[in-house]
Amino acid sequence: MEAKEILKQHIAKTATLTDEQFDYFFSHFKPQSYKKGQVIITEGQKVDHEYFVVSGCLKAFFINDEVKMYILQFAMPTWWTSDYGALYNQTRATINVDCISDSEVLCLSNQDREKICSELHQAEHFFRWRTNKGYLASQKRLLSFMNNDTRARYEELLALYPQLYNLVPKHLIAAYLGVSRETLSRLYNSHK
Amino acid sequence: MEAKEILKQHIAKTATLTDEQFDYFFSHFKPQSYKKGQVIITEGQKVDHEYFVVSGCLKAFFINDEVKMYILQFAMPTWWTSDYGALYNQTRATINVDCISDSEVLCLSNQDREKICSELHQAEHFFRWRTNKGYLASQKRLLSFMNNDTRARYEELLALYPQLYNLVPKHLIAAYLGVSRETLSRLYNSHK
DNA sequence: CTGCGATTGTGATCTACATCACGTAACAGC
DNA sequence: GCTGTTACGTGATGTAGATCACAATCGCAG
Repeated sequence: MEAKEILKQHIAKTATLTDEQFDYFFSHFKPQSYKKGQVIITEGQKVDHEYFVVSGCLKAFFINDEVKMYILQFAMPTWWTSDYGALYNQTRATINVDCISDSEVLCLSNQDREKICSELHQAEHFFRWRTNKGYLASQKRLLSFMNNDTRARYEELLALYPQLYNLVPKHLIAAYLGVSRETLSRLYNSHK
Repeated sequence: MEAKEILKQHIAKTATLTDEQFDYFFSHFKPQSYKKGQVIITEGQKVDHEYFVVSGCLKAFFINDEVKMYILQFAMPTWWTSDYGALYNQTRATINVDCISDSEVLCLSNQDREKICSELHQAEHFFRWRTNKGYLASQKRLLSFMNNDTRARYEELLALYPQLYNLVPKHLIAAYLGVSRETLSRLYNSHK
């Protein structure tokens, strides 16, 4: 299935657009291919776009002063990602986005999103729901962080994304869980 | 300043409504007063409304199996709160909301929100931005959780809400930071 | 004023996880 | 096919914060 159709079905779940409206909506997106390891957003740079993942897998991550990495999100197909703080507030990026595997994405500029949101009520509706879903996921993860220990969070993650275990190196999973790679290693080797 | 005016100025920051449109928008809200300690949302119950805080202070919190409390949000004036997961998905509440001090709120039902969002494009626009702000705040807190130690998070919290230190009991601040009240106590008594 | 629950401080132990250190295996580029 | 880089396992040790235990104080209801 091609990118346009994937996006169309994704949108259709929450918003009602005629074919013409969707074509117009879609005309604001720019398809793009990236290779494994390629960087899409770099800390300190301007951020102009958000990205809808068609295939592959991206990661959005933060690097702290001690050069430790924390992964905010693994962006799988039909997920959206960007440095939304920088994008919405027109400030420099504080987080990075790059490719875990070869990926195809659809890019949408901040300006175009606001334009289609004001032109198409249903587009605004879609983006409200998408953001809402992200908000709920973030809340849930925060709670999990406070409430569960590392092992429980590890099992939660694998239940949510079974593919991830084989797709991404373990130290990235550790960086998502917020533990050291050593602890993660001990954790799943003592599995029961 | 009365409730209506506070909401009006709050909305005006992100959406453009005529006076008539705002009057219509406002007509869906129901003012409500609560006493300190009163419960607004209880785990396991249905959730029909979200709440805009006019005065006072609410807290949204989760209780785990070991009866430990984790505070998701202190809701101060002009903040919104609810169990959004339960509200949007029409499921039973998993979190609780109650009053830290006497409070006045404006209630909006899930149904009415969706109604005015579909009737007024600008209302949809407002709620998209509000949710977006919440999403960004949640992301930021998640990062802070992974990156900073307790002391740094404590100082971050006090910088963000200086009033909180005197307004709420310390064990609630501990429950927000995700540490034991003992640790928090030692922390600020060894303050430098 | 009085008494009792809620709030807070502080010491003693225990534990999950970080950090450091080192070794092996897999893999990519030349 | 080599060779360096990245991924991964595992031991030893250190530490932040949990947990338990108890004492002191505050604040409100009667």
